[in-house]
Order: sequence, then structure tokens, then C-alpha cells
Amino acid sequence: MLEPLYLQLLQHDALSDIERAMLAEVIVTGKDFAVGQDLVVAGSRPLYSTVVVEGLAARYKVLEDGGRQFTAFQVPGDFVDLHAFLLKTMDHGIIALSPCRVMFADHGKLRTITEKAPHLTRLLWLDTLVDGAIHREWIVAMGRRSKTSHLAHLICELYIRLQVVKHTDGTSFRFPLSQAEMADVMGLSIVHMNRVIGALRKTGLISWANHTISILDWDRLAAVAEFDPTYLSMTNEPR
Amino acid sequence: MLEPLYLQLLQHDALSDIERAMLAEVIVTGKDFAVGQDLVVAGSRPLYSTVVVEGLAARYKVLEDGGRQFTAFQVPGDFVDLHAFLLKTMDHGIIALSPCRVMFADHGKLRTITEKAPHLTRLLWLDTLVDGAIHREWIVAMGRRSKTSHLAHLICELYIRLQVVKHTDGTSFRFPLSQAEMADVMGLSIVHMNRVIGALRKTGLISWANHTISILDWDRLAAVAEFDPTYLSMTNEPR
DNA sequence: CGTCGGGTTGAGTCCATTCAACTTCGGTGG
DNA sequence: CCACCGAAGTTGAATGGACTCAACCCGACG
Repeated sequence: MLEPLYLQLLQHDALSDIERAMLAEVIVTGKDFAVGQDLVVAGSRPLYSTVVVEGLAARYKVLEDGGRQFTAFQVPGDFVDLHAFLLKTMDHGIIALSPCRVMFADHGKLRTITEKAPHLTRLLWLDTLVDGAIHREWIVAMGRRSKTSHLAHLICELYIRLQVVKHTDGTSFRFPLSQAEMADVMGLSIVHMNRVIGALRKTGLISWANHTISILDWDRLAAVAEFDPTYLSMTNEPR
Repeated sequence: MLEPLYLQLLQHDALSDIERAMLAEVIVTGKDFAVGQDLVVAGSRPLYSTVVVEGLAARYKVLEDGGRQFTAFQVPGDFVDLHAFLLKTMDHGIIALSPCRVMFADHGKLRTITEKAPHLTRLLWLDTLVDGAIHREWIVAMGRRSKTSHLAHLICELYIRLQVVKHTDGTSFRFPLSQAEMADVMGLSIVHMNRVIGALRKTGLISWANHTISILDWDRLAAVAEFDPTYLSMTNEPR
């Protein structure tokens, strides 16, 4: 069940058998969530952290007027609330965008990892740093990219991240979000989101139907998005 | 010189004398940067990480069309590129917005901290997690807040962060940015940035002149911003 | 005294929003 | 079986927000 987590960590650095065993011992029990359920509730103080092993989830915040903003996608292998281990209080919620299977890691055991396994600690730390790098890229996209470019960038990001955990099918991947949910990703109205998607479709660079996105021309899509995967830190080197 | 760093860490948890001494041994040499200079260059692979001890800096990315987007402010005591210790390659630059004094921590010595001092490691990790929490708040502000509310939120964030490191003067603080630079924070044109600032001034909640912002009514400003400081994780507890 | 960077204002255009209508499609019950 | 329903997607039209272009003000500085 932990394959996607291993695949992600291996993207950054080698992982010893001992470290693998340690993770397998710490991350236990499974639970399933239906679409729309919160994997983690905003404002809670969890005593364990959650790894998504199957499905798509997202971080989000809700404002007083009911407006919702997603701040990140979470794919299989993501340690979605590892930060709660140290931040203690969740400042946002995490919702299942497709049926999700997750596993849990007790915070006490995570602390033991930081005491006994410095290299593994650095890899987990790195995981949260990549989250931060993705956030920065989202800020840039929201502030200074055109809407079409922003959408193209999100598609590039998801494709690469899903590819790492073997959840792509050639140039396609499953993408369960409705256009209304996408609007809450990009900070747009539903109507305008629909028009932006229509515009990107018309370029012929992607197709998007039946909850599946296909990339028809990666090079030109990446050019539209100005996509540079450096921020995902996918070089295998000693950390 | 490291007082602001200590002040920030103490905001989250206790810091032993040994840990203090360890930091003082690891973080050495000083350097001054003039306004507009890069403290850290995008694309570089630094062998040390940088602590701002005086001045205001910001993370930023530049797009092909020349558009610039700031993604975070860095105040005294911020370990601005601690993440480069594990990410290796800087995916963005860090620029001095006022004259800055910084100090450096060799990556080899930071690694030693992760091997020998698990509690201090967790505190440094936490520091990067708070960065991530701030990023999420910026994404929400860019996507779903009104422009006035976004600006108010930025002012609240900066006031609280500067207060922690004793860089406020009553309800005022120094803020060296031009309106053009602020436009690159909020993702607006210069002209519209000017109008948003004018609108917030007209509410009477703040004044902003001579590179100094004064908060005239914190409660109402925080209400406009829907500012909830939870995300800054400023509770002192075992981590 | 002239210049330059920053701030401010007006006007016209374009982008994004709202409101509203209508379509498509899968599911459900009569 | 199909009539109905609701959720999601699509389209048009009008309003309001944000952009560009342009002009002008002002204080610092040579």
C-alpha cells in the first residue's frame, strides 16, 4: 500500500531497506473516504498524520462569505498533513475529490523517526518543502500568468506528479474535478472557468472529457504554461 | 545578531542554552546587501543557507514576459533559504527590499544538527512549515478575497510577524516597498494597486506615508482581512 | 532650475462577474 | 419503458472590475 510514498521519496534520494521498514512500521491502518468527505478537518489537532495511498484530495480554506479556495492537490503517496506533526493545529481542511484510501502515522512515532533516523527525517522534511515550492508556483500562476497559462500549468504539474506514482496512462490521467471545483482552484467564477477551459481545448493541446485529461502536445502545452519542473525537485541525489 | 531568530523560534517552543549555542556556532559571518540586490539567486545551488538579521526581503519569480511575482516577505529572523539545504536548487530568487544584513549557515553544519539535535531540527523544520502556511494564506487571498481585503490581510500578517521580532513601533512599522513593488505582491497593475491602496486609506483603518504603515483600528482591519493568526503557529508548546 | 522616480487621476478598452436560460446526460421511480 | 429530475456543462447579455495609455503632480537631488 505504501508504494506511492516510496516512489515519491525515491524521486529525491535513495531509500534504505531499514528506512522502508521503518516507514512500514510507523504508517499503519487504512481508512476509506467518500467524495466530498474531509480527510482532515480544519481547526483540528490530529494526533497522527495522513498518507493518501489512493485517490485525489485537496487542501482548502473557506471564507466567511462561503467562498472556497483550494491551495494544493494531493496525489497518492502524499503525506497530506505531515506538517500537523509540528504545526499542531490544522489551519485548513483536506477534502477527498475522488474516493480516497489513506493510512495513518502516529505523531509519537514520527517523533521517534526524528530522534533515530536523521536521513529519513530529512526526506520527510523535503517532502514538506516541495509542498511549499508548489505553493509558490501557484501564487505566481494566480498573480502573473494568463488564465489559460495558469490552467495549462496546473495540468503539467498534475501530469508530472501522477507520472511519478504511476497514475498516468500514456499521455492521459484521470481527473475527477467538476468545473465548479476547478473554479475554486483558480479563483474564478464557474462561468468564466468554463470559458477558460473551452479556450484551452480550442488550442488542441489537451482534451478533457469523461473525467479524463489527455495531453495532446506536451511541448507546446509546457510552453504555454512556461512549465519548468525544477521546483518539484525531482533529481535523485544525497539529501 | 541572532536575537530575531531566537525570538521567532521561542514563539513556537522553548530553546535550550545548548541549542542556542549550537545555532550561534553554525550561523556565522555577516554580509550587507543594498536595496535591489539578490540575497539568493534563482537557479543557484547554494552551499549555505541565509538568515536575515536586519531589513526586509522577498522571494520572487520572474516570467518570460518580464512579469514579476513576489511569493513571500522575509523579516528579520527568517531563515530565508533554509529549504535550499534539502531542495538543493533555488527555484526562485530572494531580493533585498531594504538594506539587509544577513548571516550564513553552512549546509554541512546544518546536516550535523539533523544528526545530533533532533529537537532543534524539528524547530527549524517548523520554520519552513510556517512558510508554507503563509503561502497558503496568500493563495487564498489572491483567489477569493477582495483586493481591499487582500491588502488588509498582508498588513495584518506583516504587523504580527514584525511584532514578534520587535520591529514594530506601537501600531506602526516601516514598510519600504513602492506601490509598483506592492503591485508585484498582489498581482495587479500599478494603477490599480494605487486605487486599492487609496480605497483602504479612505476607510480610515490605516495610514501609509513616508514608508511607514500605521494601523489605526486593528479590530476593524482584522475584520476586513478576515485575519486569523492561527496559521502563524504562534503558540509556545512542545514540538 | 531641470530631471527623475514615485504617486495620482481620467478615459477608454478588455476581462471577469452575475444573472439567466437552455442543453446534456445519467439515474431513479412511476 | 420512458418521463422526470438534478447535477454539470454551455451560451448570451449586461454590469462592474481591472488593464492600458496618457497626462500631470510632487519632492528629492544634482
